[in-house]
Amino acid sequence: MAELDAEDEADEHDLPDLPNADDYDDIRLRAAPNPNGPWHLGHARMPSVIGTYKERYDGAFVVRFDDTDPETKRPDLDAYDEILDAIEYLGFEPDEVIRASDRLETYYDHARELIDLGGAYTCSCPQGEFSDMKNSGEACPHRDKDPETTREEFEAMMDGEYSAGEKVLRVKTDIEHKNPALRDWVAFRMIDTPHPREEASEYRCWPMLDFQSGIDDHLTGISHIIRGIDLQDSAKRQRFVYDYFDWEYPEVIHWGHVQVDAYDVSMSTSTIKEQIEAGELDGWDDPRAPTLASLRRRGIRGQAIVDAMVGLGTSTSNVDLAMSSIYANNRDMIDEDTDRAFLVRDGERFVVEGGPDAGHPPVHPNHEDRGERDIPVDEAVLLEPDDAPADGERVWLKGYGPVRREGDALEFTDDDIDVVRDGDVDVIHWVPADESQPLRLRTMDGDVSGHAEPGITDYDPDAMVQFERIGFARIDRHEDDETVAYYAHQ
RNA sequence: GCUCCGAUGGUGUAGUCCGGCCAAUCAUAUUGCCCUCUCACGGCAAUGACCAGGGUUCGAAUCCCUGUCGGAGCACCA
Repeated sequence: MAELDAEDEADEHDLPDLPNADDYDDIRLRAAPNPNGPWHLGHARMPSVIGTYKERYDGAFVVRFDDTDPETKRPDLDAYDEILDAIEYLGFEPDEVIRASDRLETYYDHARELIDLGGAYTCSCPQGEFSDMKNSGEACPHRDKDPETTREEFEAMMDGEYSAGEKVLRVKTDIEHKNPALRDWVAFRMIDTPHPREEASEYRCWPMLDFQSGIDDHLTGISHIIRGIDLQDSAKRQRFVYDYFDWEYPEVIHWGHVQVDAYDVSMSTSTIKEQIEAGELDGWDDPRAPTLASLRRRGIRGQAIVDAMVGLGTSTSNVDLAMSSIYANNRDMIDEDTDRAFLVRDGERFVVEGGPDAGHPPVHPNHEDRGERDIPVDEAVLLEPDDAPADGERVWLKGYGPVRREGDALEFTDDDIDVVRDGDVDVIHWVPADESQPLRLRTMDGDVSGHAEPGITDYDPDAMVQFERIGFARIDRHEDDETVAYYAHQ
């Protein structure tokens, strides 16, 4: 029975089981973002995966803002909430939200304890000199100072009595460790720039990621850490601290980098920020930006992203995410519910002679019960240049009927729909020339101008429509002179 | 230079721990056909992969070795 259940479980989930999950009473996972800007698409992977695990193991989802560098990776005060919004957009609700910059005293307490255990020493070696000694396996002269001296100097660090670069606290690991990356790493350093959060603005002695994160993971009861391969050595470094404190290190999963196709722009917070400042992008939700805010505005459901991210699994090799998989997920979720509409780009005007005064295409081809649209045809229509028939040729205006081009006019013919079924006549979309609604479609490749059928103004902002033969789009707003929509995907 | 890690079709993934059920799963992509008053949805079909070479074995995607390629760390960034 248990075996059967286990097999069913495995079939239902794309992600592998968490390692040694049975050894933990509570499965607790954390996302530890640096709030230095809104999230791009790649950031969605962590909440997608740990949120999925949380649901599967009935665990906890902790968001911990690792905002311990007020200078080089200076936090953006808006980003804290923007990141929480992004997580909500993806469909998850964190069980706990904490900020490292609120917890300095906790890190200090543990540093004191570590010093007393003989596991750390203050060091004033210039960076380069220490690096040289370390790389040749030599201890620096500060390594053997007694804990009392270190305590005094660390207290002075905490009191802000040193400037940046003058003093650090190092964890005493193994100066001859075969992996140079693990030798006596820095736990605390001085930063002159005040933290942007008022609550933390007085602190000058800041922990490095490996110390802060290691302490917090233990204190918050994290059972499984998921992080990138760039942090492969972190666990090894932190284990030295865990050993001093006699703590058990959580399970760790390392995954590779994600690259996303379909974007020309860089998937980097700082690069996007620069492009916005330079005016190359309108903002974080510019349709050309590879950000979650952008996808959201384009009408991509968070779940479509989550499913794609979960599908990537957690392997240590680098992976390429195909946007088409997000689009396929999204299309699958919205197609049945999304009304159809006509949009003609770069419309070419043709007078219509002899036909009825309106066209009535269905609201949704698979659901007759949803009714049909009513699109007036006064005297002329707009067609996309590529669709316009050659002189003498016929085309079927969808929901209206067959016409034959005669010069600049389209003459209604009495052809039966069989001419379409036989493949002789193409079905195309159209809009009335004079009563249509100007519409700007914002796409990844720039804005496209066109005219939509008049009924488009009935849709509230945030509604999705499928512009037939063009693709799905989200109605963003109706302005005085035009409607603005964001293109999602085909 | 030192230390780690990885390699299944265009993309992602299953299988690798415990070798045979794998002439390799599923999804996506592309192409073709069917359906259709959309180039959507749906249906059908096709395309396409175990990095290379040795070894162990009756048998290797799976175990071992070497090589190749790729990634990461050796920061007072996260």
